Amino acid sequence: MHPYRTHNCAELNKDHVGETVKLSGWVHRKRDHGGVLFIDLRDTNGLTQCVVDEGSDLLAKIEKVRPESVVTVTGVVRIRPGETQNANMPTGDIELYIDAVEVQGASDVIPFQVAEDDGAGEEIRLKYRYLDLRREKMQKNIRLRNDVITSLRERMKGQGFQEFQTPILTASSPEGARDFLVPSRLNPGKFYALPQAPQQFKQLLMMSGFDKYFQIAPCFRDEDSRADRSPGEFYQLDMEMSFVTQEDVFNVIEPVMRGVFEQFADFSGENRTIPEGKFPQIPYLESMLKYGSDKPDLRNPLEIVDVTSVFARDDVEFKAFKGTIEKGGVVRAIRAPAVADQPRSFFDKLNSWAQGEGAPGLGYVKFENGEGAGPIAKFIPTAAQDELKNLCGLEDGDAVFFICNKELPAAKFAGLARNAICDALPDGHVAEREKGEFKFCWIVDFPMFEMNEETNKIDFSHNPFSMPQGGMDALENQDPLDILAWQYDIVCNGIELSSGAIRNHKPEIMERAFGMAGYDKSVLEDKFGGMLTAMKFGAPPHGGIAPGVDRIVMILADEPNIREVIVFPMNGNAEDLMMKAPSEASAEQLKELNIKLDMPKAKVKSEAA
RNA sequence: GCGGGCGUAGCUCAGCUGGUUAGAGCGCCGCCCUGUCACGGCGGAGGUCGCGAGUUCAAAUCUCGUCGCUCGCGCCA
Repeated sequence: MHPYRTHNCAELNKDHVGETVKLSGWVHRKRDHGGVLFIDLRDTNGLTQCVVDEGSDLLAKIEKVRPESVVTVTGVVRIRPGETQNANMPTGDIELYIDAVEVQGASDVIPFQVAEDDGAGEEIRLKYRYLDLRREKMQKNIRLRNDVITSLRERMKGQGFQEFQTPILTASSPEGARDFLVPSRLNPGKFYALPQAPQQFKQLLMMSGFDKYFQIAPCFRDEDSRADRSPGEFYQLDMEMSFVTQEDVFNVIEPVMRGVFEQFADFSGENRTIPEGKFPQIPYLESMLKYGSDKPDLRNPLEIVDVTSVFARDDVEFKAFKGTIEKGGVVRAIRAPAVADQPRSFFDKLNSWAQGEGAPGLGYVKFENGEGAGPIAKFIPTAAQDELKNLCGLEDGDAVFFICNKELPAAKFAGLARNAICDALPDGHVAEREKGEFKFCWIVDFPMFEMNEETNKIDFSHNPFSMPQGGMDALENQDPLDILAWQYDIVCNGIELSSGAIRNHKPEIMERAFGMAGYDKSVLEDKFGGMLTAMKFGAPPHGGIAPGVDRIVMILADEPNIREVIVFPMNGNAEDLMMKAPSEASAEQLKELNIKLDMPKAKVKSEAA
């Protein structure tokens, strides 16, 4: 017989009754009745109840084994007595009567419970991550991650893509984030950068003639964390393809995303769906206007409308808005259907929410019996109210909220208000955020350049390697701020999964674009010389995208925090307290690397923990 | 870097406007229990109330500082 097991903890059933078997696993729960003792033995597959009673001299020994110890038990499978079978357990018809037990790894008293969710906080869960990972929920989440990655790979390979690994020790890439640097021992004073993305490598692969590339690629960015952004490192489904238009990239990625989301749609317990048909494509400017964001949550049915013209009318005397309009500001409106009968507190709460966000308030008009009502209705005469109704599609019983500011802050704040209003609606309301849906969209037509407010100069608004729409002709003949790029984002339920682009594969257009953004040719040569040279030896038109794997898994698992789907995540300060990373380097290591530390005195963290 | 929230037993938390032996549930330890499956019953141990200073006759409670965790802003296209 095998030294550890003949079966796993999920596979024994009535068919095995009478067989002598061996199981290994963790002591999940112990139920000690004095004369009879039950152990639920757990491995990654499931649970099996094991029993010992007074008829055995093992009883005293097993009583002393603490939960989470690893044991090997040998015994005969027997049917559970009639009433005691457990229909909730896959192995609930049978039990193993223990004839022999070996403790493979005893457990100390555990710092938090594994067999149940005792609400233990993140700090302690991460410190003892291996215990946390034994818990059912984490086992499921991490297995989901495996399944999603497998699914993504198969779907990409099914479309003819090949997976290649690109370097981890490399040079700075143009993603715009802070780099992680690694000192080079063989090249004193020089540093590698960890890739923020395999951007240049995948483009070089296209220039190398490999048509369709993908990779589950680790990416490194030294930026602060968020709930949906793990510090330091994350994974992308990085892909690139040659001889393609933007539409071709969409046609590859949409079935991958739809496929993987449909495959795991019921993971969280509710059966979620994706609307039929192609993902909607929303131009960037339209998205900023209608949703106040370039990553709109389309489950929220509320939309934003520009109503500057109403408040600019001579017969409207709302001075607070008029002053802002005269300075070039805009007024944005959000129609909230069927809320006129909401209590005063509904509007007051939204108003104080707005004030909490730093706005003067959230003005509104509600329409009942054909008449406008509310604090600012009196400033808007009937004719102007009619224009407002037309613009916003207002009906009796609706209310409309107003945001007035300069264009960009007005758009962004309207976007926040759009969500705040939706969330404030009572359950079951017609405009409630849809549940059980994955609503995807593409945001397209990003501007190529933007005005840097601080320097008042033109800068790239996104990836400088994107192809401008209209190519060289556009760069030469259009107002730079009007030039659009073949640049796109994919968004699901208000979460940005990825950006992508059709790349600029023509060196002369690249030089021109960088020149317009104020970069001298020498900068381009210096930072991206390798790729620029490669472009001069026959570069195919190409483009790609790189959806975030962690975020996909997070949405599918319905977790609010990305650390719940990462095996060994760092904490918010980019520390791994279990591995004690980062840690100080020894004097020998530093000397070998020709590095001397120059620490700011006040900021040295004390070693006492 | 900035702002909000939190910090009390191994874990999760209660402790109102300051008041004398700081509580609960789970866990842990001991005893009892032959059919449980979140087993049950009885008993027990366990706390410099994050740390430091201040106010006060008196501080878990109020004030200031500091450290840690977390969420958000900046940043990350």
